[in-house]
Amino acid sequence: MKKNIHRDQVARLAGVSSATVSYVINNGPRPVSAETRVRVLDAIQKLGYQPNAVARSLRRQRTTTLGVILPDTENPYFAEVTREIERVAFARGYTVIQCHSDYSLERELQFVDLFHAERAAGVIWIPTTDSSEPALRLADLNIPLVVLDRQIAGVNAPAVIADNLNGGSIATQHLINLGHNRIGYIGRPFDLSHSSGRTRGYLEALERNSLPVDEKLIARGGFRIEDGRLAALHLLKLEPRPTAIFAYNDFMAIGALRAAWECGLTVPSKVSIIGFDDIPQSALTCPALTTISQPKIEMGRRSCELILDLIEKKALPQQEPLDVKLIVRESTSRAH
Amino acid sequence: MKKNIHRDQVARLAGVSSATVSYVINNGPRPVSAETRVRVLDAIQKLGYQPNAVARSLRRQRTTTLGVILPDTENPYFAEVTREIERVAFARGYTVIQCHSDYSLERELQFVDLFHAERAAGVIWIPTTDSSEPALRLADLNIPLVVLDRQIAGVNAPAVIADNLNGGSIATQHLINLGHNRIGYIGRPFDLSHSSGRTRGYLEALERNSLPVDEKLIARGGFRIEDGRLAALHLLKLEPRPTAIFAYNDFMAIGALRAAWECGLTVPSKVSIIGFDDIPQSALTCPALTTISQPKIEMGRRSCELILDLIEKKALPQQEPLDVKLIVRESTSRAH
DNA sequence: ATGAAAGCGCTAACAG
DNA sequence: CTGTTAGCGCTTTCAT
Repeated sequence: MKKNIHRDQVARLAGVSSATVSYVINNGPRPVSAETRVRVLDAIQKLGYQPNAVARSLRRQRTTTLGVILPDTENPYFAEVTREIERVAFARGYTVIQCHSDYSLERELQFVDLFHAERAAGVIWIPTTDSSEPALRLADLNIPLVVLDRQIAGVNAPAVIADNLNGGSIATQHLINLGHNRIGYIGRPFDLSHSSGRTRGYLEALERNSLPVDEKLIARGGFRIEDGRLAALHLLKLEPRPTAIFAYNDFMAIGALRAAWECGLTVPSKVSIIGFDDIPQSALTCPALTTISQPKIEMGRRSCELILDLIEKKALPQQEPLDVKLIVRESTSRAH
Repeated sequence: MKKNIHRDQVARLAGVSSATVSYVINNGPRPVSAETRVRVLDAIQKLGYQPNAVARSLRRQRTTTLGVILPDTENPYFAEVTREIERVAFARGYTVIQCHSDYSLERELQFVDLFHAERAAGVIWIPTTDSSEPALRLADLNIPLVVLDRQIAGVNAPAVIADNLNGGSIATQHLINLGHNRIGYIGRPFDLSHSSGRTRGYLEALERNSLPVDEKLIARGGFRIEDGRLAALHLLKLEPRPTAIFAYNDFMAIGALRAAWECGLTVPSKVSIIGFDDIPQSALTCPALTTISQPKIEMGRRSCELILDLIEKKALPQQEPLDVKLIVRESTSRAH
C-alpha cells in the first residue's frame, strides 16, 4: 500500500528537506547538486512516490486539465478527432475530461460549469447548436477556448475547421468528371456553417462547369441514415431523375444507397453516390460508395496543440481569431 | 471575470461565516437555518460562485475522478460502452478521465501512474493483454477497480462481462435453424476468455444438435476486417465448403462478406454470415449480415454503478470477486 | 546549495 | 444554529 507516501517521507529517506524534493521533481526553480538529486530520485523510486496532482494544482493555481465538449463519440468522426486530442494532450502532460453534449445546449452549459469547478486550463469545443453562450461564459471565466469543426457567429475564439467549401467542390467535380450533369445534393439545414460550406462548394462546382443550378435537386434534412434515405427517395422520384447524389456525409450516403436499392437502381451504374466520411472506410460494407476523406487526425492534433500553446502562452492570446483551414482530400474511389 | 471568486467573498456578501457557506453547499454536516440558506444561495448566484473542486478534493482526501482504460474508441463497440460509463458517472457527480491503451500494456501501466497521481477514486479497466500487472498495481495503491469485458487470471476484482458462451451458442443455433450443417467459425486466438467463450458456445451448439465438430472449419486470426477476409477465404476454399460462417465480430463478418463476394458467392443465398456487433447496426451498409447484439449499454452502466458503489461503500469490498454476467440477445435478422 | 515556512481554497472538528 | 481555525500536500519566497 503506497497510497499515503508523501513528500516529507521522501525527504526524510533522502536526508534532505522537502523543498529539495520539489526542486528535483520540478527541475527547478532552483538548482540541485547532482549528488543530492540522485539520492532524492532513489528515495522516490524506493517508496513508489507519485506527487499528488491535486495538491500541486491547488498550490500552483493552475491545473493540467483540458475540457473537451463533443456531440457524441458514437459518430466515429468525433471519436477519431477526440482520440487524437487525447493523444496529444497526454503526450504534453495534460489530462482530458471528455464530455458528450448529445447535441444539447443545456448539457453544453452544464459542462462549462463543470470545467469552471475543475478550474480547467482550457477547453476544446465542438458546438452543436448555433448558440454562442458556452463560449461567452468561458470567456467570462477567462478559460482559453478553441472551437473545433464549426464556426459560430459572435464567438471570438480561434477555430479549427475543415475546408468544407473545397470539399464540396471536389465531391461535385468528381461526379461531373464521371459525366453526370443532374447531380442531387442532400445537405443539412442552412444555419450551420459546415453545411453551407459544402453547399457552396456544390454550387460553385456546378457554376464552374456551366451546369444549371436546379433548386429542386437540393434536399435538406438531419444527419442520420434515415434522413438521407428519405431525402434521396424524394430526389430519385423527380423527373428527370438525378443520376448522381452528393450527400452531406457517409451516414446520409448510406441512406441514399438504400433508397436507390428500394427504387431498383443499382449503384453506381444507375446512380453514383458520394459523401464525406464520418464512418471510417473500414466499416463500410458496401464498396459502391465514394467518400471525401476528412482530415480528422490533423484537426484533432492542431486544435489540441493550439489550445495548449494558448494555455502555455506560446501562442498569442486571440487578438484576431486565427482560423486554421485544412484541406479535404478525395479518397481513392471505391466504386466498382 | 468571475474566476477568482471564492468562499470568503460569498460569506461576506451573505453576512455569514465561511463555514456556513460550506454547510449550505454540502448540505451538511451541520444544519443551516432556512433563512440563512437562502441568503447564501443568493450570494452564490449573484457572484457566480463555483466551489473549487481541486481544493475540495485536497481537503477531503478523495476526488470524484474516475479513470477508464479502454483499447480504442475507434472501435464503436468501446465507444458505446464508455459513452454510457460517462453518462452514469456524470449523473452521479463524477468526472471521467478516458485513456486509450491502444492495445499496449506499457500504456496501460502509464495510465495507472496517472491515476495514482490524480488520486483517482476508482478505475474501470478493459484489458487488452492477459497481464494482470495493471490490476495488481491498482490494488497495491488501494484504488478500487472493476474489470470490464474480459477476465484476467490472477486479478481479484469484480468483473462485468457479457455471456459470450451463450452468445456463441445463439449465433450457431441461428445458423443451424436455417438448415446449415457445415458451419465455419472465425475466432480470435485462444488466450482471451472472450474468444474461448464464443468458441465454446459454437462447439456446444454443434454438439447439442448432434453435428460433427470439424477442426478444419475453425479459423483464427486477429480482429480486423482483413483478418476476417483471409480466414473466410481459407474456409470457403475447403471441400466441401461451409455454407455458413459465424465470425467473432462485425468487422470480421464484413471481411467474410468480401471474401464471399470474391469467391463469387452471394450472401446470404450461398453463404450465411453472422457476427457479434461491434459496429452499430446503423453503420452497416449491407443488409445481408446478421448480428448478435451485445448489451453495451448495460455493460457500461453496470460497470460504472459497480465502481461507484464500491467507492462509496454501498457495495461490499471485493471479498469474493462478484461476477456480473449479462445475457447476449439475438437481434432481429437483417438478412433478405 | 539548501532549509523553514507561508499559504493555495476548502472541510470539519472544536468552541461557543 | 453559527463562528473560528487547523490542516490537506504541495510550491515558492525568504532566510541562511
